[in-house]
Amino acid sequence: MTTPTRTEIKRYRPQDVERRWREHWAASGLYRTPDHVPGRENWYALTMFPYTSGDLHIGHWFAMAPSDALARWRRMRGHNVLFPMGFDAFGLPAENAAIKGSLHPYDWTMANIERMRRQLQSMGAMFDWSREVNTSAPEYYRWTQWWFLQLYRMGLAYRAAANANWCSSCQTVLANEQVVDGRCERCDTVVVQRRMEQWFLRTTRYADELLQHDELDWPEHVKLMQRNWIGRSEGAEVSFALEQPASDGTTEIRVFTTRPDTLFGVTFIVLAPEHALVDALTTPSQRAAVDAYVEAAARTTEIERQSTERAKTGVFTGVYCVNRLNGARVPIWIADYVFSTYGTGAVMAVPAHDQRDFEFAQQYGLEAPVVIAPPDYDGAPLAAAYVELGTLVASGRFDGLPNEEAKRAIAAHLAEQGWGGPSVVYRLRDWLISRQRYWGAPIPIVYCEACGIVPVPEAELPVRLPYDVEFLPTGQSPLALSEAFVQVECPQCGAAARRETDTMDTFMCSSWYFMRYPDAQNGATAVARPAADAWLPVDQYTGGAEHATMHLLYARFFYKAARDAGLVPGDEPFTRYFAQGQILGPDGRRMSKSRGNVVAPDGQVERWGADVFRAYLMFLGPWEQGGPYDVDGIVGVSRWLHRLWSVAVEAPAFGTHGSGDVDAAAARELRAVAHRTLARVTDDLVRYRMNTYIAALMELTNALHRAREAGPVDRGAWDEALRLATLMLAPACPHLAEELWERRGGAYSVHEQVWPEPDAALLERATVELPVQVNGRLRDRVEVPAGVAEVDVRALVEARPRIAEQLAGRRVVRVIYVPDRLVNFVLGDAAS
RNA sequence: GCCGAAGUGGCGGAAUUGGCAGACGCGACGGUCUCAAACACCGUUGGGGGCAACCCCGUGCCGGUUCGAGUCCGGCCUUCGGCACCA
Repeated sequence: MTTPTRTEIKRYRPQDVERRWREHWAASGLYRTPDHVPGRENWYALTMFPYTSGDLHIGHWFAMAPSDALARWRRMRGHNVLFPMGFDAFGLPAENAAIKGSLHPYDWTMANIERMRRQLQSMGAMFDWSREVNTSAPEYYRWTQWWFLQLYRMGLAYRAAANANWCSSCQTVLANEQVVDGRCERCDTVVVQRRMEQWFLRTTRYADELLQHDELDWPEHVKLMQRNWIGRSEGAEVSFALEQPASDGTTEIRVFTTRPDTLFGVTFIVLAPEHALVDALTTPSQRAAVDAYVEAAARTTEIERQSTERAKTGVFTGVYCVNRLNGARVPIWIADYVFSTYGTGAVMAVPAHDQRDFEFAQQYGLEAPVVIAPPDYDGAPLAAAYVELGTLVASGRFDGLPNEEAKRAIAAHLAEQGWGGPSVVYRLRDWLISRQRYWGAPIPIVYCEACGIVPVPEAELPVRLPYDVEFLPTGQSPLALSEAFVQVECPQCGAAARRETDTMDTFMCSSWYFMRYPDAQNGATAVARPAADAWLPVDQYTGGAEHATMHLLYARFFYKAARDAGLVPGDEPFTRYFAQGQILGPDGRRMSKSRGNVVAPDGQVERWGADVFRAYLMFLGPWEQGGPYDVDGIVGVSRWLHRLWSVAVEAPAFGTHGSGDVDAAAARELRAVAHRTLARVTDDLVRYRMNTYIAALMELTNALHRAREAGPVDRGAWDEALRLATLMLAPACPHLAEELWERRGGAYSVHEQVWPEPDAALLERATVELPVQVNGRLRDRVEVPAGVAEVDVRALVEARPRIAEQLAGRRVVRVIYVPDRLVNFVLGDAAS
């Protein structure tokens, strides 16, 4: 195929322009980002890397193209901008594809990466491909394993037996964050609980710090989601003395409550069926009932268990404890409305002041004494729990205290007596990272009969994934079936030992990838401190808010651990974060193959060109909002760029200075339009308003077009306006801007030019069109000098026939004059 | 149930601090070029009334504040998102 030389191109042919410049950019290394450039500050712009599922989705374009525009704009503003790209390449889909037949996960993934890299390159983004990462490459996962070992050493990784969320379809356990409404986030299968030995990361250690968002320039709703997810509750821990020690010697039950003020209203204690003491407490006469209940609870799915509609059930253990505050004898029950994983797994029940306890008490005929008096309380039994504010009654020495005050007073009293005290608990659970699957980074641990849990020495990393394994969904990792993988010498004593066969959750890989880009090629460490100091933390992160309580939380946890290990600067990984919306199918529903509403980016690029497609995605609407992809609308953007091409390439008739055929005012106005656009656009980019950025450029193009059609144009003004238009276009449509820049004699590359400053003098308007209102209704418009005084405006306006007619015979009560904005005559009744 | 965000033409959307509602674009309608067409070009386009100049109505609903409300306040309705037997 022959490429036409550029003088032959009369018409805008995006495909030719784009191919030519992509090749040129690559050849000239325009997007290579050194760690330091004298005189330029570093700026780390990052958009979430894609999962290697096979094809670049339109959603990827929607996320990445505007991010690229912003990165380019930062570059023009004088920063040395790092804008890297890579692949999130481990994970279940690769393995599921292998199980279905055909390809090995490695081959499947590598083929996808090849395809997606090509698709990404068609975007014309300023990615520095020399820093590409692939999380499934040994050169990368070696360091994921290394991170695991650092966390282990810091006491942030531990192994424990626990009830884990098991997806029978994916044949693996899932983290809490990956269970949505009791179902597997990935395949919608109902999750069941399985008790297993698993590896956890101690995210809860940083719970309080993770709640600290004050320094972060993030969307409020994302911060809120994280706050809700972490779920900090303040209250008190209270110890209840067992009447008789349990069979294991335990003498107390500890509960967590947010309502220590209701402690005098406790009429029973409830343990979760899974509570460690249940077995040791239960009396022989209640044993059969309790065992049956515990067993039934174990069979209940989380969905059933968490349903609030279900009637409350429970069983008495046969045992009592004592409320130390008032000596009351309190029966201990078990019930599945109490969760073993929250607080102490036991609650003190106050039926009068907690709706759940109230329902339970009604069910089993338990007392509900009122200890916080509702207003005008007559002593009659309550119809529902009273949970509002009130004053304490029947609470001994605390009677008469407002209940909020009583919370503190009783908690303090408990602490004094050694019966408990103030306490804080979190909804957040530690992060379960074990996966019983093949396509992930092996957990670098060896189990030795003699030495126990032994970390693999760093020098022996990576623990490589063997290629030849059986992909049978057996419920244990395929690695367990590979004797060659499992059998190993203990690194400590040399005896025969076994490797851990589970792999890590892929969110491990993505929790630190942004730390790798600064030092992507380093074979000696994950990220060297100088590289980390050069780039971290990320200045601008963009990506979907669906990651609010997963990736974005995990990455923050990781970064804090990295900080504590002295590896990275600062406390937070992402200084600024912007959450773009989700792009939907033309029918307004989520794009999916099964719905048949998928719009392939490749097709759009082929038909319209990458620049048109990029600009259209930005133009669609507010970036944070997303919305349906309207296949027909893109033609408007295409028309715009063709028109801009025409305006830039086909010069107008130029007038000569002083000959009178060029109007000085028109020349000034053309320049002013360009500078006003520049001011608007700069503000739009600061505020991520990509849609109005594009709209402003369209308006400028229309103004240029009108000026050209209107007759002779001042050459200086024309050139200046067009120069600004090209520079402003560069972030959004990098190929076309480069082409127009070159055609108009600009030095390579437009992307290395400085973003211009608007000329303040041109932003001032000599005259303004002032709306004239009478009683708040628009009646006229009048052209006045900017900033003109009120008296002059009045004189001018009152002389206008339309206004004079309105004012005739009526009294002007007031005149509101907002300079350059509006004038409003407020009339009273008819004047005499 | 609790928390959060959003409701503007046929459609996507725009509108500093309260100050010309509907920028920009799609679609539609009319026209030009063309044998024909559009990924071309020009024009019209919130609704209603009027020959016209113009007038009235209009930003989810009801009320309020104000000279003036898409924007502020109170009360609802709808949609979307998060959390939810979390003590």
